[in-house]
Amino acid sequence: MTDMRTSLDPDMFDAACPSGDGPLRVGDKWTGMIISCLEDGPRRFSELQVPLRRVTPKVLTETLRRLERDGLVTRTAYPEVPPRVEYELTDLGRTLLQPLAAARVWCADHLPQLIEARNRPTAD
Amino acid sequence: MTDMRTSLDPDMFDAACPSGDGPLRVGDKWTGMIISCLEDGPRRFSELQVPLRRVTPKVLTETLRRLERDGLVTRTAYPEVPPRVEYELTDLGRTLLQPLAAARVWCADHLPQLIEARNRPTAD
DNA sequence: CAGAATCCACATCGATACTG
DNA sequence: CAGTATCGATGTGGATTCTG
Repeated sequence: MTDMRTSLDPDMFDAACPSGDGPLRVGDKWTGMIISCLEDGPRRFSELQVPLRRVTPKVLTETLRRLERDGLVTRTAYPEVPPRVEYELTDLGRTLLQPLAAARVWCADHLPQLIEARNRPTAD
Repeated sequence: MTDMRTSLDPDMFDAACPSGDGPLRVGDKWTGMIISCLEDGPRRFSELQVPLRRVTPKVLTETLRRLERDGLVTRTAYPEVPPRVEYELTDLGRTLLQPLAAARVWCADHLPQLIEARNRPTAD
C-alpha cells in the first residue's frame, strides 16, 4: 500500500441530505460539504471542486475565506508555478465534525418524513 | 402548586448563541428559537412573541407556516372570540430538540473561540 | 491552478400599517 | 388576538468572463 491519500468521491454529495437541504445546517449552503471534504486531511481547491462541482469558483472562494476568517480552516499557498493551495481543518474546525455527523444521522432517520409532509397537498 | 404551565422567560434568547449566530443552525433564523419555545408544550402566538420580541408578526407567521408544512409543528385554532391559536411540536419536531441542545453545547464550548478569530485583524 | 471581476436573480428579513 | 398586506433593504448564491 502506498501513502497517497484517497481522492474524494465525486458523488459523495449526490444524496441531497445534510448540508444542501434539511433543517439542520452547518454554516451556509456549502460549508458543511466543504468540512466533510476536509475530514481526512488537506485538500486543494481543485480537489474540492470535484465533489462540489455545482459550486462556482467565486462562491467556493468566498466560503473558504469565511471559514478561514472564523478560524475553522487554514489556507496554505505554496509558492510554485502552477500555484498550489491547500485547505485544512483547524482543531476548532474539527469540533464541527461531530455535529455534522449527527445532522447526517438525523437526515437519514427523519428527512424522508419531512419531505413527505412537505409534498403533501395542503388541506385548504 | 397549580397546574398552570410556566410562561416563557422573556429573556431566554439574550445570549446570542445557538440560532441567531454560530455555524450550527436549525432551519432559518427564528426556527431554532421557536422550537425551543415549544419544548415544554403548546404555546400561543402571542406567547411566542414575548421572548421573540424582535421578530415581526409577518416573519413569525411565515416561519410557523413553514414548520407546519414540514410536519414539525401543528397549528390549532380555537373557534373563539377573541381568537386563540396554539402551536405545538409534533413527534417529528421533537426529534430536533436533541440536535438543538447539541448546538447549544457546541456554542458554549467553542463559539467564543470562533468570535475571537473573526474579530482578529487580518494579517494582510 | 486558483482564483478575481462583474453583473444579476432570488430569497430572507424587516418596517409599517391595517383587519376579522 | 392573530394575523394580513405592502414595500423595501440586504445578502447569498449563481452565470459568465478574464488573469497572474
